[in-house]
Amino acid sequence: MTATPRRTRRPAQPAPALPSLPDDFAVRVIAWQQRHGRHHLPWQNTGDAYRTWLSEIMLQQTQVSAVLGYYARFIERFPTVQALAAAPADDVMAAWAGLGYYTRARNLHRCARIVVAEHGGVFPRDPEVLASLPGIGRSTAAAIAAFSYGVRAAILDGNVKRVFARVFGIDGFPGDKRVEDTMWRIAEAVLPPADGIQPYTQGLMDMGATVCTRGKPACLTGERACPLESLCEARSTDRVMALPVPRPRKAIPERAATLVIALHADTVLLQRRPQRGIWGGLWSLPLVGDMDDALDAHPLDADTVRQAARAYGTVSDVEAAGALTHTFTHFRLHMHLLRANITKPAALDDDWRWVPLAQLSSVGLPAPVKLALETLVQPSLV
DNA sequence: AAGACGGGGCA
DNA sequence: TGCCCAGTCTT
Repeated sequence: MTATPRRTRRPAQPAPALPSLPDDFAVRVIAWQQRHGRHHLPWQNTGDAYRTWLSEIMLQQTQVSAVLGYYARFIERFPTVQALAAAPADDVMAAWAGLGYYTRARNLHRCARIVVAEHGGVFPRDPEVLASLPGIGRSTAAAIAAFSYGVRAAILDGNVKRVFARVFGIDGFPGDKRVEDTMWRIAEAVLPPADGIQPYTQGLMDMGATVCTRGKPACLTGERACPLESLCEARSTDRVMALPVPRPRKAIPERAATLVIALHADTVLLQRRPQRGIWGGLWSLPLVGDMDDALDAHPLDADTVRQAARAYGTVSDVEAAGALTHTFTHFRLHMHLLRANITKPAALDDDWRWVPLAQLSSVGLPAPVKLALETLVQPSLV
């Protein structure tokens, strides 16, 4: 037969090549687990898929220490999947209260009812079937199948992603589809034979939680506790703290504004901001025009500013005085400043004040306005 | 004060 | 399909 294999569909982009993988990855994890892993968590080695499932759902967004008490109360209140399925939803929600992510509790209850109604009260052992149940995704399905039934299936939770990113030197945010796909392929490729799947899976989780931690990985604190250190790409290239690559910061909205430094003798003109909105009620340098989403609308030209400044008094000259950018929690403001020298101040209402430069520190100025005044008007104050 | 976290729901 | 969200805890 010489026919070339038919291909109905080609991947949009070729799958990236996997890094070369050590053949003893799983062996090291299992050996470490047996000596240093966690062996006495109440849901371990119960031989009860219900307990495994319950613990995995609780552990999805929650640390072991927080789960312990809830798990114990749940098992006492709902000892079997039948008991949970038969319970009123309110009872389940009440038992979950305080754990957070309450859709987990609703899905838990739905899942229990499906297992009882459609699977005879027995959790399926096929990870794909498990993953079709509410609240169980690919990683949780693998954990349940491995721990409950010894099924050879790969997990990929946040801890595992961190270990993989470091050991295999994977660049890119692990939440990115392509990066995650690569990690899934690695997870499948480094799996041990089925008889080691339980200590291996537990070991990966435990290493991520206790050795290869985000902030203080053992390899950098001088403990020689990590069994993967000698083959760790991040360790050998000194990128441990740089991996995994953090979620890309979503762009902060940016706005621009033109502010006037109106000077008369040794005083500067301030305007009280409206009570609502940015810098509400604080004194600010006067804005000409609005804060603007169109960044290139600023700075306004000198003639426009000169026109506006006529309200402040007789304008002798206007000149560019620099620019500053200030980042708030929710947006970034590009401030363009122009200096206007005023010879004869006009009468203004109480929302305006001519403030002696020497007294600026006693006025409630927004930090970026204060900075602008200090750096652009009186550098000596800085 | 901001980020981490697995799965579900929606554009 | 890919992106955003949730609720609490950690850093």
